Amino acid sequence: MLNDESTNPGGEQLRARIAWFYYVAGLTQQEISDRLGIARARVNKIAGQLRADGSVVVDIRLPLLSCIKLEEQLKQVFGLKSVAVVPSADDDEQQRRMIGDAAGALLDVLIQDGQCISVGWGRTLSASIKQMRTRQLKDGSVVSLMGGLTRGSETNAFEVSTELAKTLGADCYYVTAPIYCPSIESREILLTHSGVNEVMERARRSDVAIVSCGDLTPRTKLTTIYSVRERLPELKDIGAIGEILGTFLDAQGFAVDHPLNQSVIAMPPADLKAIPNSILISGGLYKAEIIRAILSAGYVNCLVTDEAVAERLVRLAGD
Amino acid sequence: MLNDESTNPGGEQLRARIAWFYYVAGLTQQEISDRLGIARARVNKIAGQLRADGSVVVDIRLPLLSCIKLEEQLKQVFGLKSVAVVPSADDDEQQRRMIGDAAGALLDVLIQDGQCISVGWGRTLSASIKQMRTRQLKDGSVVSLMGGLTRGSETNAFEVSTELAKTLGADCYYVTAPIYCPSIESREILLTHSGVNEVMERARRSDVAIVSCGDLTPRTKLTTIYSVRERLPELKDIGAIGEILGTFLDAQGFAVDHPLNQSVIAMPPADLKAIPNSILISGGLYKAEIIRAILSAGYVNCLVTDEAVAERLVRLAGD
DNA sequence: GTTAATAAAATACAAAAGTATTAAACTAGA
DNA sequence: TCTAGTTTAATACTTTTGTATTTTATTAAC
Repeated sequence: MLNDESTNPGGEQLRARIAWFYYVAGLTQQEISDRLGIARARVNKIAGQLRADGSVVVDIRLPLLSCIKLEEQLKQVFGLKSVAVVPSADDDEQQRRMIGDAAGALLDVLIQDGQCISVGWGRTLSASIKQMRTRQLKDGSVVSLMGGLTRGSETNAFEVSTELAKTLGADCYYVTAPIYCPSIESREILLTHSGVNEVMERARRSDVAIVSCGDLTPRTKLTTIYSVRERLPELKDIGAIGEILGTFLDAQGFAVDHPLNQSVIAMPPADLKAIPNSILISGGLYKAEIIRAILSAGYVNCLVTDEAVAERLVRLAGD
Repeated sequence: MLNDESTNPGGEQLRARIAWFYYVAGLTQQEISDRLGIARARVNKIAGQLRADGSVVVDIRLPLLSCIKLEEQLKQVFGLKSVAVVPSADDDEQQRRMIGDAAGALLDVLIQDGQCISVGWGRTLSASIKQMRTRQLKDGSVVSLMGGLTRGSETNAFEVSTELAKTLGADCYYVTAPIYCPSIESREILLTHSGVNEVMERARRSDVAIVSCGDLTPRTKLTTIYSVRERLPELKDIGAIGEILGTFLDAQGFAVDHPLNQSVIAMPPADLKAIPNSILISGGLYKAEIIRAILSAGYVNCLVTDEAVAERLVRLAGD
């Protein structure tokens, strides 16, 4: 019936129509496929994608008292400006979706016209950015906080920065370098050339920094890089418990003395302290340690995490 | 596990947790019932309610080109300030859900601190208000535009105003009278007494008016009232095609000369013209006629409707 | 024009959601 | 303490959803 205009243009109009019918009107997938004259399997696939890619966003308008309480406690204990706590899930991807949902909402209000937003990378940040509302930031810019992976993926530095810039309608500056250099010397060469230093300087002057962190288990993306994985035992030996911006930290939040930390191409964590709004977005109980280290060191002033982590952070704070 | 605190308090915390797990994390209802230690059927029921009562709101972030085009055309043709067009559905309830979704979003940005919001009633308005975000309006007030039904229902004047006032965190003023008086004389008595006049005067000075409209078929709530239903033939005979604020209009948008129009307790449609923002929220092709009449008369300056109606309005405008 | 590659439709089936019914637990009032 | 009324759990069953497989169009390159 409405096929000429609705099903064809780029598939985008079809997606929009399915979004309305399925998520707002509540039609069954069968009804939608009948009306639009396409296979039900296709409706099913698209309906799934819409949620995953952030085209359909859900907003929970019921406060969870236990989470609100933890938010207040964390603000107090670590002197944070803003904290969001979401329920815990035992599956990592589910957890990322919930944290991303809350982080997206937080960033929506935090980011203003004329600001420069610096951003790390990882699956959690990728999920958060997908939940943000698209807008046209006046004089906004996005700048990468760290080098990327050679091998492309959705969660790579370039993709995450690009996605964020697109969402905000802002220009994007990339750290065109690998996250770890093969040697300390090659790092020097890269920094002095190729404009990497200029971009890092720009990141240092950003208004909002969005970062995640990793522990030393294979659950963290960074540890899947070969050059990191093979040195995990060394790192653990000298007291490292995780990383932020590719820099490995000990339990007090200090960078450990290790070649990897000397060869990393990223803003040093300590420089985050100079940025007005620095948000750590990270959840999962196995990351509680490194999150605690980062908060103790005062690298960030905003936090988005899950209930179980928040509980442990509050409990350990008594020590 | 988390039962003490999460399942008990008023059921509200349980609802919040289900909302997160089901709509954000994407757990199955079985997984949620296991984790929370309650029956799956209960999770199923609550998950359904959450959508229906506006605790979980979905936001479609894909523009429908055909609808945007119609919005622009309608603005032009009828000189409207703001128009929202959503896809059409053949089921009335689905249609109301979609229109309510769009209307809620429009009202969210339109309503400001310090404003007085006047509101009619009906199923469409009820659905719209449920989609609005709850907030604490500074010095805001809500006032009813018309009398209610004796028999209570979710879509009655008192319920709709109350709900809106609660959502906005505002005071509420009711028109404590039936929508139609048994006689013209009793109307006079009611108006001069019982503060109804004062409330109507307040409505006249409101900043935003939210209204719906009805046609003369049984699909419209108003026509199910006995006193209206039995006089439908008369109304049709003298050219009435529908109503706004309980006042029956002809195709040009003028109030018809009929006892019902003399006994109605509501603000006259013409007074809407003096209100800075007046929003007509109504969809369904069978209402196209009356919507057209209202727009032609210039009673409102904002419109939320569906695609099929919008198309017809634009097409008929050529005549 | 033929062919490989891709996308969509058709089909079938297992998992999950929705719904009704009955049994059990709980609550408020006598 | 009992009883009527209400809420929740347990169960069974139907519809809808998610997914894999095969077949049929469509497209692009040769």
